[in-house]
Amino acid sequence: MSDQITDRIAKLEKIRELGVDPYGSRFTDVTANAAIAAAAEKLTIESGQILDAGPETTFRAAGRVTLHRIFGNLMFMTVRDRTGDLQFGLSKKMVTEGWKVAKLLDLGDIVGVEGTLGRTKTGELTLWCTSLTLLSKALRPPPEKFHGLTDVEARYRRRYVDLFANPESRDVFIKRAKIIDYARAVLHRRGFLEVETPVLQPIYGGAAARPFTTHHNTLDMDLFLRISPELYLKRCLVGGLERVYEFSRNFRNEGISPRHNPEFTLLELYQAYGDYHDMMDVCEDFIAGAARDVIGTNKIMFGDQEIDYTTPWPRMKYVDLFAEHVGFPLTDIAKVRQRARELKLEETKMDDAVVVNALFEHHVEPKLVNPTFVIDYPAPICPLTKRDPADPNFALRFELFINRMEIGNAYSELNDPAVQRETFSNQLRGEGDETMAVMDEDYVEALEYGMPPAGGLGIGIDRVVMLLTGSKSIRDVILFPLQRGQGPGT
RNA sequence: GCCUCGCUAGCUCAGUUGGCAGAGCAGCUGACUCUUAAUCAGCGGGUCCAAGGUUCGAGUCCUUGGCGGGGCACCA
Repeated sequence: MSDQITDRIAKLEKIRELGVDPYGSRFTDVTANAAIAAAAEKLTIESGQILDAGPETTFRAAGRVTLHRIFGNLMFMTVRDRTGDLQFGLSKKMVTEGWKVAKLLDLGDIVGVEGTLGRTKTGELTLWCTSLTLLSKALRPPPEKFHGLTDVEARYRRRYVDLFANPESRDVFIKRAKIIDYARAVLHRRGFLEVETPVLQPIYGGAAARPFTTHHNTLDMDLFLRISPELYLKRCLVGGLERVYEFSRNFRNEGISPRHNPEFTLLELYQAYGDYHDMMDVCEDFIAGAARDVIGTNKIMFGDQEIDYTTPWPRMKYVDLFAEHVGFPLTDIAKVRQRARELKLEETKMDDAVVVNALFEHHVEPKLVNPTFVIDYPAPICPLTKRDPADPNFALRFELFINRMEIGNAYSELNDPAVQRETFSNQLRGEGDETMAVMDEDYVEALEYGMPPAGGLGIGIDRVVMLLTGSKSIRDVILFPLQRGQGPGT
């Protein structure tokens, strides 16, 4: 055990000897630091002045001590709450009872105070305390006051420390919550209903991904953690709920990267009687709106790259982007396969459409920096999408790209049960052993009852938060990202 | 799974050619009633990720392993 912890335990015992509980309880009528600062803005306070106590000038406040400066019988401390930092002042004269406890305070302790506003000789807004209550003694020291906690592993494993030590980290998660609130507001305005569908699924579907498996003991039944809520949400359309959405935690048993976490959040929504054009409108409303209203600008830096969220966003055909950036039409399969061989792809194991899409990912996607809708995908890689009536080789699907990342994926939903049954049966080669085309007989039966034509959309919420907060890693926008070696089996 | 970089005090980091383990912050003691990364004086603090190996001698070199970052593969 470190000396610092030993010292703090000794102080805790001294505090108990003073008859004070070092782990306090309910502390009522607290005004947030930011609100206290806002209230002070309305008052005239001279430097060096402490105002007379009164309902406009006296506040109760609480938070964690992040800095302190002690001058014999005078103490300043910087106290942090969820809204920001505020300086508290304590003098032995003003807090006669609390002074003994104040001298035993450490950085990281959580305190509650009552005090009166004033300014120091240097003009700093200060809450001059008339009482001090220790609400929680910290036994472990906080990170270094200037650099905070910078060790990446420590920030993920002990996020609670990161959150109180690094305000910019806390701000990311506050913004994440506001972005999600904003999405809900957009959808409610459009008449959508929030629903919840199974995480434990007997058949996984709705995406191309390897699932996590688990087992229900009493039913003696193998189950999958969902890779997508899609097939259940579309059952809701059959049932007549017509406009539904879900913030879906999805689980995919695949690699981890700065853009991939094994569990991640997808906003998925379905709108009966609409199509994928309506879904483009929703994307723009949500993401450009959140940039404007949550972040406060439509031009946001991501690293060195400025991204312009100003709408409308370009809507480019897949076939045209392919020809432009690859250099020949996607229908020229000989050239497509030739190029794939040059890129050392195992093209002989892939169907044509899979090779085409591999070239698209290699040549086109890296060019898509500002928000771009790529529309009308080759039909064979779209098993859940309605075919274009004008050209059944293409499907009415778009993907939204921002900063080279796929952010959204949307279809005019396939609602012909016969076509759906057929696409479930035609497994594509080159898409891995376990693709989205797992036959879900109950889902096809649902379509046979009649599903209205609909637009459907999935948006990667973690990635949207990354973009809007300038976070380089998905782990910086997930509170507790998966880390190796924490369980009893390790 | 593969490649690569990293792991030194509570935190942030130095550590030369293989030759006594260092600094700042934090902590402890003392001074100090207007500081704000407070200041000044003094003091304490190490499983150098782990285990082997080479060597008279390893934080440093070698091997294996652990954990993490980045890249590839997979994928959204």
